[in-house]
Amino acid sequence: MTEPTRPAADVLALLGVPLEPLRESKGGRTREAILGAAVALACRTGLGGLTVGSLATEVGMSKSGMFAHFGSKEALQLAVLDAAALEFATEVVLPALSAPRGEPRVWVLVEGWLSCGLMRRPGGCVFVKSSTELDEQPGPVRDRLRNQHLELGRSIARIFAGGIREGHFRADADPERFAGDLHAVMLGFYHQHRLLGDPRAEERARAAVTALLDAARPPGEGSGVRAGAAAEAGR
Amino acid sequence: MTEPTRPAADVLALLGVPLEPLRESKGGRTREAILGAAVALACRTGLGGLTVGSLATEVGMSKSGMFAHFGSKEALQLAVLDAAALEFATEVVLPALSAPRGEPRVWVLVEGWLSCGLMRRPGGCVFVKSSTELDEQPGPVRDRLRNQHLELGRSIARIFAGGIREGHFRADADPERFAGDLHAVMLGFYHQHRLLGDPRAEERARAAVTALLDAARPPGEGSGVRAGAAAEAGR
DNA sequence: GCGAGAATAGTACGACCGTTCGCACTTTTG
DNA sequence: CAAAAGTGCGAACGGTCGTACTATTCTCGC
Repeated sequence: MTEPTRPAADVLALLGVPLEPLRESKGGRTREAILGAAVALACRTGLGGLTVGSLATEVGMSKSGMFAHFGSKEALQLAVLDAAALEFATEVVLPALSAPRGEPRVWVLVEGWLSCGLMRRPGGCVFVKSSTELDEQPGPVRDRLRNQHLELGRSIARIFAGGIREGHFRADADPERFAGDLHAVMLGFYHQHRLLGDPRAEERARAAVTALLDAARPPGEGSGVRAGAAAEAGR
Repeated sequence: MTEPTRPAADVLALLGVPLEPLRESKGGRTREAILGAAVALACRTGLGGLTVGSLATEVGMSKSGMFAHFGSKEALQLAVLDAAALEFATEVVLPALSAPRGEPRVWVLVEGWLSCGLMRRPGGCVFVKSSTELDEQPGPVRDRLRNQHLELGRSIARIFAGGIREGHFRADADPERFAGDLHAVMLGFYHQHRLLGDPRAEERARAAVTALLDAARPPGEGSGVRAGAAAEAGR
């Protein structure tokens, strides 16, 4: 995995990803390294289960060294959320935004999301894990996670609305509802894949999305382009 | 909340709920009381966040008193899972099983499930929380949770299959796929309701289930009975 | 009403938690 | 090149974790 070049700032801002100064000093680099390990660790244990001690041993530093970079555990959790959001935005949302508008763009998003959940690092997804952890335990971390989810929902709705303008979907279709439905499909996929270990989870998720899109299609049109080529070209 | 009478043993066994001897001695009663508090606590903190100390203060006993009833934390977690499954089975699944077969039975299940997620004790659902906690951390607790989820899926599939036999749904509809799709809708509902606090979550979940059922209906039939009366009579 | 055994309290333990502080070492800056 | 700032370590703190052992209190069949 090569060092990913940072996408254009305005696009990221559109996705609600805050971009800290990105200092290129010594400390800035190790901070980045710590964050990478922290995201991977949080994927396995959740944001609450992410302990300073385990993170320190993971990166081969002392606990106190962590506090030199992040003042508190809460600040570390916030930084982890932002780093994970940056990753998700660059690897899933941005490729979709550079695909042709309308249904192909939806499919690139779905395929990127699926492969993110499938072949990803062990432990799963920070966002899914911390969503259920924090859902009723108020505080800055919960608020940040909530805002990120809302922003993701808005992005999905925008992508779907583009499909309406292209004529791929009915004019009276509800983009927000589609965003919620798609998110539900992905949650179900995650659950079936991770906990139940069902090998048909991926195929079923695609079928569910297809059903969602079919229901949103203008009357009298068959199943639309599955956009396999577009999905491949998008990454 | 009155003491719920225990349902017929064979029905519970069908749902995969183990039924321990249910001793009526002093210790048996306090064990039941502890389990009730433990389930409520686990709903707020998850199975992993459920600590022996906090549970002890919650029920007004000492930590060592807990270990007299449950030998270890793991045994406590297993007991909590079983108690929660018993609750879910009696309050959601069983009422559905006594509703008229077919689509009305599906709707009683959905309504019970929704109200379970809505007006329930603070903190949410143990199963959702522990699903994401344990999904990749092997052990007896994870196995039990997995089996409970599989059993729930089978129950949903059976209920849907009954709708096929009644002629409410297409003969070539896939009950297992419906079970997965319904679960996904409920997960999405939970997420929208708990984390995002969206007041439209409930209405959207009903719309999603309606879409699921419409897609499964035999061709040439309009939207089926919404079964409002049946849903009310079922509880 | 008494004695056996269950039920619960008390205490102690080692491990790890998040956090702080003081001190070395290195990098950047003037 | 010296000073200032940044970077990381080691030790220690008060707490809480799960668990073990030993007492004490209570219940209940006889």
